[in-house]
Amino acid sequence: MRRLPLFAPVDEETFRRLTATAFLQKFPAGADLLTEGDPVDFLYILLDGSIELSGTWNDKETTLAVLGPVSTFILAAVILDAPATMNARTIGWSDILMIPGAALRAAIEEDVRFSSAVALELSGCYQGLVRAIKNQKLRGGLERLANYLLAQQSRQGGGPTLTLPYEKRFVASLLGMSPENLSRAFSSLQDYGVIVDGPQVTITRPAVLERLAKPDPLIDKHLPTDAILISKADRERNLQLGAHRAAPLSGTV
Amino acid sequence: MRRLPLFAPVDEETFRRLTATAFLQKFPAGADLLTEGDPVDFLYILLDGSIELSGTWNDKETTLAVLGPVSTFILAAVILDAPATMNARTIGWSDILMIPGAALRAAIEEDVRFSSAVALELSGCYQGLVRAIKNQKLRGGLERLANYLLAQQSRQGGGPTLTLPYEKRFVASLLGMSPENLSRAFSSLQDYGVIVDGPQVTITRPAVLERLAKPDPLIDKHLPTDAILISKADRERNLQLGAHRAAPLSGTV
DNA sequence: CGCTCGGTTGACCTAACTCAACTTGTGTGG
DNA sequence: CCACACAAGTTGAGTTAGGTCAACCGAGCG
Repeated sequence: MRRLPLFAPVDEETFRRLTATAFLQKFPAGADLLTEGDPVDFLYILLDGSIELSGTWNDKETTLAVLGPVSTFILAAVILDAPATMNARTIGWSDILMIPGAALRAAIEEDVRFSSAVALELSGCYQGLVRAIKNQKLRGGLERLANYLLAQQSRQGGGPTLTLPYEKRFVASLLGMSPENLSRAFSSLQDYGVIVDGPQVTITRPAVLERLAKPDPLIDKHLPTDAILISKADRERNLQLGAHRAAPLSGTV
Repeated sequence: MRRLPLFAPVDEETFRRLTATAFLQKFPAGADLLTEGDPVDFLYILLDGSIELSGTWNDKETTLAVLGPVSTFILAAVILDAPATMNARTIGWSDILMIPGAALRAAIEEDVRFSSAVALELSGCYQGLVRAIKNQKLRGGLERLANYLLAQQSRQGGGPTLTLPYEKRFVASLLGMSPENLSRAFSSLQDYGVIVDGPQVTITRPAVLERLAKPDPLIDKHLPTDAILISKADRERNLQLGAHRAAPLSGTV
């Protein structure tokens, strides 16, 4: 925990106060961590697993981001002590560190080192959102997918073949398209030397794919943690999550 | 300046240091304040006028936000000392306060009161972006316009008739649609009791319009400064801005 | 007087969503 | 061990929101 950039520079004293009330919890896949409009009592830090942030209005839902370890989320809402502006749900089993909001806000007002670390972290989140919006609005679906594949490739060591980190439907959500559309996009990419076999994707002609993708450092910035991307298409959601909702949240310190 | 929430709580000492190197400048309409990828040397604070933030990729441009007074912008980039992720251009004559980035970063590291004010400000910007994305992705053009009109109405005192603060094309950009589309949207709104006469818009049946708009506090939060919205449609931009580019920047202290 | 620019209107086009059918792989109960 | 059920993914056909292009109008201005 001390190794997180958010806490690394912090005073020993405030660190102790923050951790005193913090705890670690494991969540199963599909657990709803919070819902729009809820008061936000904790800052969440995703240590392992992945989580999806979404927004809803008028029975439609859209994915705002999919996070991987290590990421903080809803920092802004905690600082403002405002209701959550998004829903958070685990995608796979996730280890999450939870820090009470009151302690966090107190620490911000007392320790310069902490509050400037928070400012840096927030700035990073902000820039991530901006990148996500640009990715979403300036590129078409094919281009988004191409860039995503290139990003995954470099993150997984640069070899010609990569493994999709989630099920395809989550990738679709992440890229702002319907699963059907993702499927079609993949088959369109055959023309650019992309071969898909289940979750394995191999890029046979990187140069060609890159000419399509036109990656841009201002959009595809080397992601410090994991993809903080935008998107997903409007979709009616029938809230048939009963099974998941009821899933017991096995807690641990 | 002391009355800005960002500086109100700050130490007299750091306030002096910040203002020592700061200056105020007037810009004409259409002035490019900064361009994507530029190093960011100043924090900008818009005191009067309005400015448009946009992003580009592959010769397409999209409006990310339109700000009114009083708003800070590119705070995140200044804090990270990173290249700008968006373009900024004045829409009308604008008074802008500029604070050197180095001084600002120094102040953050030294004065808790300032760095926690920065954290609050950044959180607000972040939430604004999130709202903008939800507005953009979950609502259709008609709904966005309807909500925009209602928001303007309440900001202008609640009377049945309101005045559009910018030319319609900027409103279109702000709402993420082409000017043509905005025009059509306005005429569709006739069915909901909206009468348009140049920049004057009167809402004859608020209840009807509201049933269409379904305003939501999580999206249409009472904006502290001015609209921080998203959008604009992809558009080829032929960079025929010569006239504006060349416009002299009449500087003043 | 005629230019330009913002706005409007109409015809057309395209990306992306929806719905529905079909395939395949995986796990469960008989 | 097999049959069935279910979920993910794919494929195809139809729909739609929204953008593009082009023509047109009216106001301001040299």
